[in-house]
Amino acid sequence: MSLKVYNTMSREKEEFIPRYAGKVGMYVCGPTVYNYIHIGNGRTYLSFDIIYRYLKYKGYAVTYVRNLTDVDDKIINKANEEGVAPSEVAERYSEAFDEDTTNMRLVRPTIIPKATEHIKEMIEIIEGLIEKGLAYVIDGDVYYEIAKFPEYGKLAHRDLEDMRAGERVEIDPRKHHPMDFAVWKSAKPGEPSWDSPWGKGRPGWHIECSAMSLKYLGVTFDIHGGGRDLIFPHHENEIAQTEGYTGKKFVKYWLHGGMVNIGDEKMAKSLGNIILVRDLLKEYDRNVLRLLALGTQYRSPINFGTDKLKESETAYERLLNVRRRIEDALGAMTVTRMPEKVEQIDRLEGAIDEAKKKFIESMDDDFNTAAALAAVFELVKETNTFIEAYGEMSMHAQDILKKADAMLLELSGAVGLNLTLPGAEEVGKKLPDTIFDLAGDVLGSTDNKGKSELVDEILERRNIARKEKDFATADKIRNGLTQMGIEIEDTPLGSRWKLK
RNA sequence: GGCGACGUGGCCGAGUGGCUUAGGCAAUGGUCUGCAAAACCAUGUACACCGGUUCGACUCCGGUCGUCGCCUCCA
Repeated sequence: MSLKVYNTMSREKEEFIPRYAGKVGMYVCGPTVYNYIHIGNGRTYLSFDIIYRYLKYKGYAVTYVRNLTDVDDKIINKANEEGVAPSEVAERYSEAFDEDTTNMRLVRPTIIPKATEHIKEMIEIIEGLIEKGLAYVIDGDVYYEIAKFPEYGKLAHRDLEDMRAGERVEIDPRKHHPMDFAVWKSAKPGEPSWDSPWGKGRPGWHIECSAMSLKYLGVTFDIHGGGRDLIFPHHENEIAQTEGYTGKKFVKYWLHGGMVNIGDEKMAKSLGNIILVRDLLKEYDRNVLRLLALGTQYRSPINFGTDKLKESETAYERLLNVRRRIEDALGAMTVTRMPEKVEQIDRLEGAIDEAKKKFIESMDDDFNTAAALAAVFELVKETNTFIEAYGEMSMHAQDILKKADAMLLELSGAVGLNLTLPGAEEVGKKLPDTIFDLAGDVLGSTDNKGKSELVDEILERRNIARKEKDFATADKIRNGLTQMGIEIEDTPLGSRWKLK
């Protein structure tokens, strides 16, 4: 079982062979902290979170670096708009980024380096580039001379002649070639700046990733990732800088994630259709978001929409439901003196192995999460069927069911889905206070009981009414609970409830 | 203009030269239920169009049409 990844450089799926056996160095371009992240950003980080988790699941020791770009034109512009210091803007949105990614349940990278803390390293590289004749200085600016790097364009697969340089941006006539890019920018008054051999200034956008990846992951590390739109010019320029400086291959595998569209339009400020991660998380569970992302292979674009969220929400419910049913079945009394249903047991055991096999095969194929998810759902179905067909269970049957449950948790966990059922306390917090009124009506008193507990007791009262065929009372109670968003589920084993 | 991606059943979305019932959502039917709801189960013969290769193509090749992305703001 070997992992294959699609390498943007070769445009092919390649067998993944890390530089050092068992260890992976992975660098993902982080955000420029000038605003809250939107779901496009979110998807990219989510994709690499999934990749990271799966690599760990495969047993690799992964060093995961994701930087923060905390000095940049956009940050300066924002600071000027608000009349505050750029560092204040950077700090505010760095914190916000941290909150958002935590709320998305993203694993914290091993290292989160900041650009402003690596100026020295960047200057060192720039000096090296100048020495080698790969960069030139003009009035305190330093430009990379792409004509001196014959392989320029190899990642994006373009020839210099094919590109219409300057078509969308005015060309600086001082540059040797229109496509030459800044590695160091001289500071204008009031801008954040650092001392350098070329006067006060700040780094160009691309140089930070060269400097920080080199520092923390070394020459020729394994995986470099980011959104598709970073292929050119950002990653192309990183290659020119780093390989020009070290004379060695920069990265083994280039991985790029697909974009998020809103409906079928591009998400863009000019279209006013930007959706922020933090806004979305107010309405939808983070697992729902993750499930939505898992439904599409990471390189493909996603046309985002409310309908998709709703679908994912339902699908996520299905996953939680099977765990509820397992929990109930395991909680029920075991029956020892009954013949085992050999056929059912064999079938579920087979399904457990099959699910894991298919899951790994799919993920090994360039992280095909959609297919991997299908494997999980197949196990869900088999588990449900088992529970339905088996009825009362022997110890042995329960053991098999525990295995199925463990596998569901293992596989979903490998891609960061959390199928933990909320505990009574947690649910209680979400219940409205009107539950006390209903409890007062139905039970007579509320004592000092927790909200969750009260719901249990109310439901018990309803079941007594049902047994006595007092359906008027039973329905009244049901209506009361429904109004609070509590969904009742009557099963042969008893009544359950959950908060919608 | 250059480079690239894609066009799968109602929607989303995997996949393969001839056994995948992929999977999810929706829909329909059923089981369960006092009635419901929920839950669970069952059901879909789809691969843009035109040629070609082949014993056989949705899957390979060529062409046509269409959609989309990138070409120094961009995850």
